[in-house]
Amino acid sequence: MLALPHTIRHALPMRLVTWNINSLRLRMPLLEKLTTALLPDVVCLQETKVTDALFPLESVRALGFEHLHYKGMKGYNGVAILSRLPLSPVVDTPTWYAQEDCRHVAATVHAPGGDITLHDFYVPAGGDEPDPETNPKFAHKLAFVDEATQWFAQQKSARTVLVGDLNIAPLEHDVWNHRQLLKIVSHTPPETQRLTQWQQTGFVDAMRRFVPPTDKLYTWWSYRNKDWRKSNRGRRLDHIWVTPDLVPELASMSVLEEARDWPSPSDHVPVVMDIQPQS
DNA sequence: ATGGTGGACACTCCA
Repeated sequence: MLALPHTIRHALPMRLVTWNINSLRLRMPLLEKLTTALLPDVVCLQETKVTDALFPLESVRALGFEHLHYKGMKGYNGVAILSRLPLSPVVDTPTWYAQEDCRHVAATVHAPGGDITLHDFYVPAGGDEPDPETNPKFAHKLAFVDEATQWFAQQKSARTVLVGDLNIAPLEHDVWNHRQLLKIVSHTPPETQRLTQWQQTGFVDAMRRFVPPTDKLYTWWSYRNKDWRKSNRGRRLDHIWVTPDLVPELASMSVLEEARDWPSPSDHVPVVMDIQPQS
């Protein structure tokens, strides 16, 4: 038998992925590709577009995710937490905007380094016209973020991670052209100010701990550009926020841009975060 | 200036 060095064994990092997959059933092969390549411990999906009754349970379990918490509806929206680590679903979450449209699930992940509470969000996209008076989708988006802000302001959050497609690119370099996108839904001041308020209820922008705000950082490229990489008109719509107590545990982050070139890709790419418990 | 692409579902919604 090998002699182990007389040191405290370090807990392995927890690898977390967030990804707007834009139809789970259509892109099961891509979820398998992601899982094989990266061996994530926890995957948070948005836009699963599948009812709970039709959720591809056995295929997801076969990838090693035995612990699941998901909420879906027919055709639209839908969120899912897939985990190799045990989960305790959080059940007392609000019904946002007085309608259950499957945009939020939460669970406690029983990770080796300690429990982590995880929130998975899909914020309404908000339509085209950035005017809440004329565009009910934009009004919904603003109200959703306001409600989330109020709810998290009342929570005492520790060891909490909030991820998802928040459909807002808050910083100047979260979009390919700041001045041009100030009038485009996802980067208008009413949205970016609200997202900042929400974040300030107790979270840190974990992705920007790894890439300074002066550098461009995108997670989404429209299907409508012929050559997404050449035009590179991206936006950072997907986010990972953590409570300050987890900042020392943030070990690495990557945006899996190559996934935008996978066969029949989502228009969003996965964001990967390794969380390394302190020894 | 406007339409460009893609998914779901059932002919039109949503992103």
